[in-house]
Amino acid sequence: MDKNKSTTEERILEAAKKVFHSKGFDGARMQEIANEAGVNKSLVHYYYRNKDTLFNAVFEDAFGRLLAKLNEVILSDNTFVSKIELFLNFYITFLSQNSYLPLFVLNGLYEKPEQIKSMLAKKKISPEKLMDQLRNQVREELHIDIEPFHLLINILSLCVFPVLAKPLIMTIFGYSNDQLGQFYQERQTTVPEFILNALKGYEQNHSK
Amino acid sequence: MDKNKSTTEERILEAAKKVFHSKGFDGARMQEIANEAGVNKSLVHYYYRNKDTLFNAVFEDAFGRLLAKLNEVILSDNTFVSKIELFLNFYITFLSQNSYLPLFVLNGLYEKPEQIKSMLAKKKISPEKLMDQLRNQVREELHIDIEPFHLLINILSLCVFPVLAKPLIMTIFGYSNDQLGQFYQERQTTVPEFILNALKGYEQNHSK
DNA sequence: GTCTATATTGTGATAGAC
DNA sequence: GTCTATCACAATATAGAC
Repeated sequence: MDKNKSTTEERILEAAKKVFHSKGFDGARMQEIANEAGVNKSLVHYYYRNKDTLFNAVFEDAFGRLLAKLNEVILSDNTFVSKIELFLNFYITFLSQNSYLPLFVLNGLYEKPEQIKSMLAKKKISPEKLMDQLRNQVREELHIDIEPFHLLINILSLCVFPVLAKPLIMTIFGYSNDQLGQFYQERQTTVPEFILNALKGYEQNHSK
Repeated sequence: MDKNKSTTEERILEAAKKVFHSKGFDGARMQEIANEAGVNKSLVHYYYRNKDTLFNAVFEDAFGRLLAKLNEVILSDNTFVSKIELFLNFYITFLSQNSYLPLFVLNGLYEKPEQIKSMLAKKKISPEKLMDQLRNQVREELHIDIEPFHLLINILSLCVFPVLAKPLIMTIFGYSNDQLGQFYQERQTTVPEFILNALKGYEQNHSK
């Protein structure tokens, strides 16, 4: 499909993304990837020596995107609340399209924890720097001294989990696609408010 | 292993849990399950006709446990904060042991969304009832009128995601097993506080 | 109920012509 | 670079003896 667009190597990688994202490493078939790319199966081996190599390329692309976005947003010069909104917006719009991606990455992190370190180095991302930035910003804007790690995990939880749990939400609560979209839309305002209120309450309890 | 304890059928199911939980449906091998149970491979087929049937039994067990716990906690007669603490405690202690379980269930929900409805019926769980209970309790204890669905998802997010993201936390932030344990321990107090503060702030913004 | 043997199909990977 | 043909093995599943 789209045999003319871009190089063969690129088309194979795109096809591999599609298949690996939805089926995982064990569920994916080299034949299916070849079909999806519209090329012969041997060509997949020609460009990417074996299944492992191809999978690693796909995983690095996916994990790299998410890492880069997190890094970019936190290090930008927006306000604290704007950053949460930006991150939410990214997750809700981008990942609603690529809805298999977060679960794919999570699975990959369990299977290939070694790759995490090398990705951080390759993308020049420093977790410590992110935490410092978060701590300083909360101190300056909200005048609160917090442990940034819990806050970061809380933000990630509130942004990522509802996307991960999409099938749960749809089935248990009987949501249609439209209702789910509206729910995600509502979260664009409720989540920043939720986090900000939690922080302000923290201030009142600990500041005296 | 433990060839004497319990029936053969039970030992096969236990072995299947162990293998499916960590490797998923596609990654699991019937041979490995047989080895783990200490029985001949044919016996696995004798008791559970095929791989699908065996997987469904394992998935229903896992998903059923999580659903039952959520239902039990929310419908209990504890205070709102106690319920959050109970749920956190369950996730942190139980799932730190069975650390593959939440991701296993999440994957299963993507692959077999049909099973969700039948599990709810079988366990006699009503999502609507849970929501009503949550709404009423927050109104009575905190005097706040909220949309319970967002709150429920927020609670689930803050409890479940940090367990799911275990490898991410350990690798990115270089946590040891001990440090991770301490982090989870801290969340037993920080998360209920976080949620309560968020709700109180909501009250101040919307109650006038 | 439990075992051995085997049928059957699927799958990653390579050799070699063009 | 791209194709055909094929190897080598792995995996689910079943038949049938005991």
